[in-house]
Amino acid sequence: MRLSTKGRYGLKAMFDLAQHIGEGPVSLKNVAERQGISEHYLEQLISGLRKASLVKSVRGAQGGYTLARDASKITVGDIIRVLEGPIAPVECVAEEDPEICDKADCCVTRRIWERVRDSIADVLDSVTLEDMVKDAERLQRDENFYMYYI
Amino acid sequence: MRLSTKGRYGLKAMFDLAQHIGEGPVSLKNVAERQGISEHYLEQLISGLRKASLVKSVRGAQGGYTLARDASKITVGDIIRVLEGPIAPVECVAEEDPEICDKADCCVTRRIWERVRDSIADVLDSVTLEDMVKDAERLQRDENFYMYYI
DNA sequence: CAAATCCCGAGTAATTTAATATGCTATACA
DNA sequence: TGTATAGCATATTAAATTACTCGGGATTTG
Repeated sequence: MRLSTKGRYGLKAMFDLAQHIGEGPVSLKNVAERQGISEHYLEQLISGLRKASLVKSVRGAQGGYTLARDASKITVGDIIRVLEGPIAPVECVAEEDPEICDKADCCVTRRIWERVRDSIADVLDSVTLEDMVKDAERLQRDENFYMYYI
Repeated sequence: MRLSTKGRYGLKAMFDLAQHIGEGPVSLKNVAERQGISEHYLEQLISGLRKASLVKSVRGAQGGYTLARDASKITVGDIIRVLEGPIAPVECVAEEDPEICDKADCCVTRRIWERVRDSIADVLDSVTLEDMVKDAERLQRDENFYMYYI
């Protein structure tokens, strides 16, 4: 039940882009450095995100990536589904094209996996990149507050 | 974000044992046949469940396995944790011994994985083997009802 | 033109998964 | 008492996945 680095790194990268909205395209080099990720590997991940129209790219020197739409319109679920595939603890309850198993109608365990799938999706779909940026800003403020009074 | 066959098979096996309470020990051969699982592989999985005191074994001819306690006292979460390890979409939010990452205090993505972890755990911990058996009985009744009236 | 940067496909080492294989020990029952 | 049954333990393995790396091309800016 682990997320691979694809999902983790990809979300970090998208969060990084969201934090630098309005500064023009952000190069992968910068994202990779700030987030501590291999640049080449990140290239592969962002390629998927571009094809899924979550980011836009600008080629050439001073090029880079920007979010393809407002940070409030991109959820963590959008990103994870691109990088990790449809949310599903087991094949037979995949969000798209679930693999039909012979006991689909009477399989009791299946109903549990459906509930797990839905609860994961609920969380991931309820958080936007904008939420994350605001969260980070608040954390930053709290930390400064804390440091000031100690 | 997929469960391995360990968790899936293991839950099926435990459910099978729960369905045959009161019939004496159930052999792995029977469980494996009914659930369509390799017997040898199942042996490995149930070994973990025995060490975790979720099942009791009876050796020798006519031996087999029984649940170590009442079906109402064994949750899906108990079983999955034994077979798949602590519930955690990423290492740094594992239920036990989370791997400390350097940005633990300010990592924004971490908070999301914590919420995912908790929502998965809530579902898995809320379902007992007894619930599953009752669920299966109800499904069986509904199916008979349906067949009778068509 | 040169440097920066995106873009694309191949290759690869390490790990995990899902078994299989072999051989033992314990017990019931004839 | 012997034999079939069934749990217990360890090793091996083929396939898949993961997490990269590498090399080279296409584009744009200065």
